[in-house]
Amino acid sequence: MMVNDGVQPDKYLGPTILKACSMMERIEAGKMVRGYVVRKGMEEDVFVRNALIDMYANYGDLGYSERVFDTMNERDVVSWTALIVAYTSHGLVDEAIDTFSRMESDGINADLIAWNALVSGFARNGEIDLALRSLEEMQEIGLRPKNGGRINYAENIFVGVKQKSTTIWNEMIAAYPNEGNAGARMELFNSTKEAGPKPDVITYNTILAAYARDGKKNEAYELLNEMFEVGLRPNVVTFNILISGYQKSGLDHEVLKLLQAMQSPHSDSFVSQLMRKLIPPDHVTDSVVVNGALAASTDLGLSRQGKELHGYVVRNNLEYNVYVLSALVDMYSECCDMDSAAEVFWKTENRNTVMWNTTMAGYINKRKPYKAFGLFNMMQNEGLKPSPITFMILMPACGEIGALTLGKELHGCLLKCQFDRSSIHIGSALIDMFAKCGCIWEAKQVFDSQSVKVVIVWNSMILSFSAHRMIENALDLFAQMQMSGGMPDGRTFTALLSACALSGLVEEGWNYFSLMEHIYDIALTLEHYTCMVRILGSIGLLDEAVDFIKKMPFTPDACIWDTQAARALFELELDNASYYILLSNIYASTGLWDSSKSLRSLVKESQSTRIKECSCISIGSRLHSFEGGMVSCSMLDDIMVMWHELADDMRDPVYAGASKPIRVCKNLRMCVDCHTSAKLISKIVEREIFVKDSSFYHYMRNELSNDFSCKKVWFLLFNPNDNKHNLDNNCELMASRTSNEHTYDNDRT
DNA sequence: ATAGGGTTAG
Repeated sequence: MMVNDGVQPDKYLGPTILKACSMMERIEAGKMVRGYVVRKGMEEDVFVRNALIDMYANYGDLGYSERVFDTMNERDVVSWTALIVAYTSHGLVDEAIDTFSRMESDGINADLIAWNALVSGFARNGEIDLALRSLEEMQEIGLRPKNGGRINYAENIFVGVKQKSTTIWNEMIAAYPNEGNAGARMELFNSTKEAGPKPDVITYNTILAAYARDGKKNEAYELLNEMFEVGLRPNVVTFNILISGYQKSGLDHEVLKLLQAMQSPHSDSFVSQLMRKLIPPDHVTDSVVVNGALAASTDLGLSRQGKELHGYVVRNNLEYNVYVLSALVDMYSECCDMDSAAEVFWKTENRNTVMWNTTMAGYINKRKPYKAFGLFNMMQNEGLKPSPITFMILMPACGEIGALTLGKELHGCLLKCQFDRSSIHIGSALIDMFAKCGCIWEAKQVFDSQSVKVVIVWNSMILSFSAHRMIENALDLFAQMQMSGGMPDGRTFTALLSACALSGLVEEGWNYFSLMEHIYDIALTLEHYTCMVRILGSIGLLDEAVDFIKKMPFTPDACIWDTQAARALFELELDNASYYILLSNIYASTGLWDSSKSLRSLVKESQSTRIKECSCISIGSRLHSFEGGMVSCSMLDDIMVMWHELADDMRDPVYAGASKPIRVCKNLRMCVDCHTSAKLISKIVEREIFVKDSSFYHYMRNELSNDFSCKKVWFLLFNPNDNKHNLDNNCELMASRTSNEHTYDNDRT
């Protein structure tokens, strides 16, 4: 037959055929091959021996397997594994364990296949405990198969188990991770049904959990029906699974529906019927329901609902659950009720770091950063350690208000904390913070110190250079990014294109635009198109800009068209104060005084502090904050006196006094008047003044200003006639004065 | 014990 002396086989042939024979259960053919191997003097070959062990084991002659193994001169890991398989396939678990440990003491390390043989051997013999323990041991020594390996092992075990009990079945279903595996769980459920085991409540709950977390509520309710049909009744866990799953997948309305059903069990909805069949809620339910419902009402901005839930918390003794309380603080601060949030916070006895974080984030979002920093100090005094998230909350706030001293302190604190695997966003937050505080080179230092530069780190640095009008540095950095193999994303190009717009770099702009489209295959967004329009506009190519706009696959917005678009933007971003001012100016400039006035009062009277204009001034480590229209301030009198003195001095240049720099941060653009005043003041008092406005950084150092003039032709796209304030300049501070979106600092002293 | 909980930032 196939054994023919005329052909010269290599050393792999024998074992390969042996293996094939054993698989084909052709022991007779196998014996013939063995005779051939002996004749060829290949009997001592390790490969051959290993195959022989396997062959004999498969056909019942375990003694032969052992003899082949024992008489080997050298054994490799495959030999040992073959013997382990031989034992486990004969139900000799103890011998398999013994062989495994002999192998290790022989100095041979078990590889994945060896472990696999042991684990599935255990499983096949019903030794599930041993199998699972071995799996754990594998994990401990760091043996972990790549992608989905764990499931493979579970499947291995599951297939090996001859009599599938409901428990094993449930375990196997649960072995598929919760998220995104509803299909896999369902498939296993269906394919194992016929094999004998009866599904129980746990089987159904496990699959329901996957459906709920994937937001597949129709499938979930269908399965719930099936559960009833086979005579099973959902329990309280079923309910908890649904609520928490829906919450996680963002089905807020479904969460609230379940909540209402729970509170009014007499309604006829499907969910209410379900509830009536459940046992009463337990402590987990309370927590799940309250947290889920709180998160839902926070998302939907339902403050009344939130207050009712607070009542529920009090009535049901949940005031000692720090998770629930944090969710309450979050809910109140999202609903603009920081007083209630603070009340909950201070009433809490065992505040943890997360609770402090939540409250600090609340103050920062409500533009009371100094309150947040106060809390940060108290938190440390109470001996609580900040978490990486603490820094993610406070760092951007430092940048926002230009609090450099605080930012540096935070940086030091961060280094002391030595988080081993802190958030990948921290590096970029640090860069942002330093840049926004005017320290571009410290930002660069942080950038350089990042051992692994993820795309957001590159983006932060490029954007920082661009905001400092260091366009060349920004574009250079991108070149470095390309050279080091970094992958840019859409934001990288937004940063680059807006840098080009600042310097009127049309050619470079087009280059980046096509690079993004054709090389990096990045989806073009309205933002990218807007940047291109600004680039074209920046050197007066208005016809080209209009052509470009017409070809865009987007509806043009305010950055592109003037008044019309301003309104569109205004509708999109209700919280952005700049748009209110811009729109108000546009109304005013076109004679629509009523519209302008009503919009202005909207800004002033708005309940939302977000659209108030505000400034923070930090001198040394002290921080003062001012809001537009503010009339009570402990230092206001002093400030006004100073202001009048300065106003005089500006006309009479006799200067005196100097010390630390003054840093001013505005949430609106700085206007020409403010800019000039600030510059003069800097001269008069001989102090460096740094102003950060909503878009740029301005350094006033005595006579030097590094604000680069920029040919702002594109303001023609807005309103060429108007270059003055249209709002009252009734603010207390120069820095708080309202600015006009289309006035520019095109001056260089 | 094989199924169910959690807050903060991005």
